[in-house]
Amino acid sequence: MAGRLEAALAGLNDEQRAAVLHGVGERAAPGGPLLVIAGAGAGKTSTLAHRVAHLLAAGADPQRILLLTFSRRAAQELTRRAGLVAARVLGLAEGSLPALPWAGTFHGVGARLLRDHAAQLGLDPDFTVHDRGDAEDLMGWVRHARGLSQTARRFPLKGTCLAIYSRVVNTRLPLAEVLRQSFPWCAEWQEQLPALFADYVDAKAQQNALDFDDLLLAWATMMEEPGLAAQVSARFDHVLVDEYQDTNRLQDEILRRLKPDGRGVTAVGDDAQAIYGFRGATVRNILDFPAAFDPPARVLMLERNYRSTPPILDAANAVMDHAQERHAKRLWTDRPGAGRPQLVLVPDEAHQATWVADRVLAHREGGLALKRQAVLFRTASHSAALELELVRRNIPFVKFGGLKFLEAAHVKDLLALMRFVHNPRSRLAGFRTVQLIPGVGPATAGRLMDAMQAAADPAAALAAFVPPPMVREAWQDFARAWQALKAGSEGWPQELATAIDWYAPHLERLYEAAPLRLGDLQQLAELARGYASRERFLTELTLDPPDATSDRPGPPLLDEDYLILSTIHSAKGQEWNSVHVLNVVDGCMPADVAQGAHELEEERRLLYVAMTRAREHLHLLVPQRFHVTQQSRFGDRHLYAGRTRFIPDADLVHFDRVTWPPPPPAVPHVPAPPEVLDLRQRLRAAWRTGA
DNA sequence: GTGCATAAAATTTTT
DNA sequence: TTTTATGCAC
Repeated sequence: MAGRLEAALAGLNDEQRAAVLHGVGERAAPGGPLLVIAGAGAGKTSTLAHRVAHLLAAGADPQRILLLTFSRRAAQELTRRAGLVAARVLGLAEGSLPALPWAGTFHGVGARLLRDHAAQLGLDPDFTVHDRGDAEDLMGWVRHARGLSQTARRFPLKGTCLAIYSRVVNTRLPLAEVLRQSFPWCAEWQEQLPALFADYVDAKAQQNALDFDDLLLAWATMMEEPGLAAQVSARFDHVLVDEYQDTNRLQDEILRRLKPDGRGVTAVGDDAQAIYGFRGATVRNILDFPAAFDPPARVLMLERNYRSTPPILDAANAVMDHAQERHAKRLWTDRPGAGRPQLVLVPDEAHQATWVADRVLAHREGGLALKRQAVLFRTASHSAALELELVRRNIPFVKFGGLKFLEAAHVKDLLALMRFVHNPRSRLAGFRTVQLIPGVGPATAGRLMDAMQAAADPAAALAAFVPPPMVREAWQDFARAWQALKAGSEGWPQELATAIDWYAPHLERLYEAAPLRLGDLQQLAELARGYASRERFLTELTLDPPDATSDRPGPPLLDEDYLILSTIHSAKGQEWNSVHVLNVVDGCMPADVAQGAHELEEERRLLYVAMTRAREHLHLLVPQRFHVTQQSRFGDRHLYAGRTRFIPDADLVHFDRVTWPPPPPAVPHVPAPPEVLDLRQRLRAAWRTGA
């Protein structure tokens, strides 16, 4: 086996190899803490995968390896690659890849641990997880119940309230500090907010629901209790955390309490790629990691880049050279490749779309599959013009990030019905569902939910409910459908069709573009086939919502070629041969909403992340007239913005500058021919009638 | 009590 | 442009 291990490690450089081999003792006994600072494209995923494989090969129990990643997608990729290496090292067939049951996001793992230990925590293990939409609705509910929707001066909206609450939880800062730092326009409500949040917490408890933040908060709280903490800690020998720069205080606390002495802990990240500050993540976690343990963690730096050509790396490094605070490191590469990245000046977004589509097709003519090209942007809505152009030219694409699929009203309606059936005490779901019936408003819905909450048998309470006479017929339709779904005789996922049958007429009555929306529901039904049961569907859809849309209906056609469109945030950890970055202008990168010093630094890192996704071709687009789209401001303004401030004049040497369309050649002056018509006289004559 | 019309306000990125 | 609160007619 030693030979096979050597073979597997042969492709790694010294630092990577050191990271793989660090502190793996006899029978994979865990060693001291390790921090790997891995620059963009430095083979981070590969190193992590090899380390996991090495642990497995050394005899570590896969059940006792906790692998915390940033997204489900990252967990799957890492598991897959670790499995491949491990199979090679262990000399196993590919079919018998060791599974890693504890690979997932902090939130996903938290949910599992909380269900496992629910009894000890006084939780019902069937708790439902509220996604952001649900959480906002519940916040809106308690906000209204407190009379805060009728204050003389307008109280912050439910979404803002939730954002404040979430930030307090995730950063573990006092409310006053959070308001001062991040929500200065809400500072006047500092008195009222704590009571609102207390109500919100109570409401969640009553409905046996946890929101995203609770998954972390409850986990961290569980780890404050020594007995429980010992039990949870004892489950794992090795804890590996990816993208550590994007963890927040709460996640850091969880990790520390899981392994106070740091034994068996590996953290991997890159402070230069920290882009989740808005979610409470703090770079301090990674900067302070080594000194948090005694003895301090070993630090390894992966600075050799295997991804990008030297000119691309030079340009990206130049952007980061202006950063305020960072681990000193500079990426280098000995990859061949010469072309400098392009800085493309176009008049407006329409030309930007045309140019990108042209280039994408040109690259494909040159043999570069669409899948190996990506278009990145700061905000999901920024790709709208390009999407139109791509559809017009029949270029297939898949878009990642900014997906509002689960937030669309009609999807929420249908999911509310399913959730209401599954958990009749969910006031949130029931309240929404029954108000779909014409003639049923908040009062009737409230009366029903009160009755069901009080009843021993909620289903019977629903059957016995007497609606206002006006709505009897529609009510009976609803009750029939509800009972049929509750009985579950059709099984999963067929029952979703029943739900859609009941809902479709309401959809047509309530919304425009009904066929389009109905199409979404069919897509949801298609998605549902991938889940084993209604319960799994509802839970996992919340924790792992679909993250991509394609331009054509139906599930993404995986064997077909398509262009990748992605927000920069969703592009994290990925790479493409050719990358276009849209709207590299001030007001967009940095976004005009990002004003504070910290925010500006994060925007800079965002541009860095975007640029370092490129292997060979990088194009930054600078439209001179930039249309401000809906989300950020009301109205239909556009602004004339310059190139991003992150690329000052001095750094232009790193780019090829292109202006498109090329400025028209100067028109030579042609001397005017002699006068053939007395225009003024003719125009005057028109008014000179007989008189 | 419900539902529609009107007016005012609204901050990007995601688990 | 979209969401949210309020006023008014059934």
